Amino acid sequence: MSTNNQIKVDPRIKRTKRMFKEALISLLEENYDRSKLTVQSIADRAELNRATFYLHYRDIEDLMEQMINEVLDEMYQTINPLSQDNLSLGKASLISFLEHIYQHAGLFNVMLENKDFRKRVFSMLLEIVSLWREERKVKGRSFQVSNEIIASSTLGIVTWWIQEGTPYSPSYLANQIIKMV
Amino acid sequence: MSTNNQIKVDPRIKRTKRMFKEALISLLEENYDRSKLTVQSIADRAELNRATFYLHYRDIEDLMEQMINEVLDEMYQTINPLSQDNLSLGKASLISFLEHIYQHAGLFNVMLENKDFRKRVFSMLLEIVSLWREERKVKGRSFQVSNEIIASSTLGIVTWWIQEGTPYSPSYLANQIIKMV
DNA sequence: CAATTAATCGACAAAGTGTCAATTAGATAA
DNA sequence: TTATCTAATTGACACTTTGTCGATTAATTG
Repeated sequence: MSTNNQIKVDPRIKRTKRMFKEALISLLEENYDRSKLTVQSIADRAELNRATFYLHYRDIEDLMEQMINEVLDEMYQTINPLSQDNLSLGKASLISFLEHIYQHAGLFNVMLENKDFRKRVFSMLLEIVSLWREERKVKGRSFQVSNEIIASSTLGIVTWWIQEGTPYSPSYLANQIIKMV
Repeated sequence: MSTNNQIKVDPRIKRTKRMFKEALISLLEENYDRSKLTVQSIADRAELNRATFYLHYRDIEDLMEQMINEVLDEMYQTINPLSQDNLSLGKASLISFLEHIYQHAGLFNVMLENKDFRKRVFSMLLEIVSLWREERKVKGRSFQVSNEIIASSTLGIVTWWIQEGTPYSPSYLANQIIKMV
């Protein structure tokens, strides 16, 4: 699923791709006028040639997509419940999830505008919520509210939290979310 | 705040602007490739001349903005609690809000991708939630969870609901939301 | 060092943008 | 109905952006 499977990749390519990614992020983070977000502006910021961009990406969308895949792969490993052990797996996953976002708040604030990214974060949340509620055996109480509703409301909260500059700590927010369920 | 304040507006202008708006919506609703969404493609769909577009709008963003303003003005009137009377104002507003979205699901599904639109819908929800919780005097219980958290989670739920093709009825969803609080 | 391949550069056609003056056609009021 | 406004159309313009080339320079690896 990921790129970078053991095969050695030319350090020039690594560097170049990193430069383009950093360039795009920095432009997006400073609310760069979207209508002026051109391949040329990204190449300028990366201090690379415009033609080099097309050596690696089809267009700006493609660059964005690749970045999203990398970010999500990384996050998915972070919240992987196999890494945690005793205590509530669901809650632990939620806190890991929020902490990971907290560490990369700027990036996530930008990424969450992307519809595909939101969809995939939603899927992750759905997994976490299902896990947590299975443990709690809320199933016995016939699931008054569906997992989808919990997951989507959590995504709403996270979106707001990031946009407001992460006003609460990840663990406090996790508690607020859990309290709400 | 709105346009159209009593002054008679040339019917040709009304018609033309309506055509452009309908054209943009129809293109967006059929998931028209965003990178091919040009002024020309909108003018083609509207069966109007490209130059005519510039007679009314600065660019595509401007058209989008004007559409958002109209949709939000309309929605704001719909949920205006002054129009409702007895019973819980907050709950009535929430149901009106959801019903209005339900009636224009296709349009909202497209609009909710817009950051500015989301921000303004959030503000409306914050008003509704504040109103509802004031009535309930949840304040006495020291607001375990803030209004912002409720509003943002509601926005998350609504976004999911629309994206999934409004699987529940507005009143059922309103109950689920209220139950969660 | 030599072989390989990434990055740069200049150039190109194609498409999109925003604006314009001149013209056509529709709305409105006398 | 006719005369007057003014919206819409049309073709054209300079300009920007896109995506792709072949030729060249520079970095990596064995």
